[in-house]
Amino acid sequence: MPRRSALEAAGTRDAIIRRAADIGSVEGLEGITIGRLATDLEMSKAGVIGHFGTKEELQLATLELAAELFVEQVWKPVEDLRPGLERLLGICEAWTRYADEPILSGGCFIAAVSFEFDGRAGRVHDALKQVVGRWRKTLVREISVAIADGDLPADLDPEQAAFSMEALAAGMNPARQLYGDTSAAEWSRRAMHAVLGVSRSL
Amino acid sequence: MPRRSALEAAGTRDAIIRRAADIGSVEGLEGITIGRLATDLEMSKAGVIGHFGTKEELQLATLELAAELFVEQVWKPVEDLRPGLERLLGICEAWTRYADEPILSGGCFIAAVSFEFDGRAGRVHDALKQVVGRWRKTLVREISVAIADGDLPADLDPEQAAFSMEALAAGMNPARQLYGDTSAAEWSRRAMHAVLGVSRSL
DNA sequence: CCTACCGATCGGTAGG
DNA sequence: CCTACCGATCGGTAGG
Repeated sequence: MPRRSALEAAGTRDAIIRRAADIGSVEGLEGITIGRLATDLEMSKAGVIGHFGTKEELQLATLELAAELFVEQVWKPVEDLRPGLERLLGICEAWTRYADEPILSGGCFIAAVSFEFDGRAGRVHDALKQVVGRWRKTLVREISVAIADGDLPADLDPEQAAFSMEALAAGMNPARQLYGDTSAAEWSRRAMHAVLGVSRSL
Repeated sequence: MPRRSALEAAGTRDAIIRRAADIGSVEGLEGITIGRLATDLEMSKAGVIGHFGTKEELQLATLELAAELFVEQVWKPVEDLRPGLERLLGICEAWTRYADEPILSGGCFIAAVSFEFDGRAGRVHDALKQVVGRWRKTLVREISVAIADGDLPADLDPEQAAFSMEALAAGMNPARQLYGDTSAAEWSRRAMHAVLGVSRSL
């Protein structure tokens, strides 16, 4: 079995899910169709679906890629910052930048799919719940550290603050793309800062 | 032309868009199919689409119904309250109640569809933009009144505060349905209160 | 409102 | 990775 063909196959699979992520960020995970991917990538439908078996597996693989992109863009830039408030402020920066200069056509894939699949049952719903649950747990941990450090008020509820930050970040999607609010990222960043008790940072 | 048949037709049309709104709140406006509506309502597909002509018209009619439900549930309960802060606090109450005790299976239809259609082009996108734009304008106006009354700080940006409230309200959808957060409404209400400078109301 | 039908596209398979 | 094909469903129309 020649090495090159396996490499090429991995490359093709990667190309498929990257294209799927881009489509999904605009049209949703249900908006992805095998036929469209085949046309876009100049392949046969069988060649596309052969890498995954079923459309659901393709959706799960696409979600996985989107989660990796999110971690790379929002989490990786702050991992060297000190845990607690300093890292949280870095997250605000990275998160709003990620939403304001999107790498996928439809903005934040995770936000779009969260609203698409929240009310459905199935494996995609469950995988999404895990992905976002992990991220929220991270936020809660950092907020708790900041409270323990005395950098945030002791009566702040970490779960509630994490909810607020997440909602304010997700809100950038429709603000930018539906109403065309060019200030969405700044609004979101300031609102997140307010949650963290940082009143006027600019 | 007998009166009854026109009334019945109106009733049928209404039944179709009510069912469509319920499906749409879960599966999105693209998740609505004429065949499924026909099955659910025990009609023929031709009988369903005959009331609208095209699927896009059906989607627009469904959006219109959802907008009416929103106004009825969130705006009407507060219209007798004094403009400004008092009315804004009433909106927080009505909005979180509307999201926490949803009349449609998938929670807030407007929030779901905002995230579904934000990145698309077309008449549904445009109609949605109008609906939500009208609501945001209302919020901005009430916030401005509260500032003029001296009930909110003069340096508060009404646009930004409206964005925050909207994002925090929309965030209840995935919080409730994806993670199963039963406290989502309370988190959202408290966060909205914080935006309005009301720190501890319970 | 119905039956009967249209072409297009859906996800997916067989066989190579 | 391909061609060739499957049954099901899509939105929609004709005619009544």
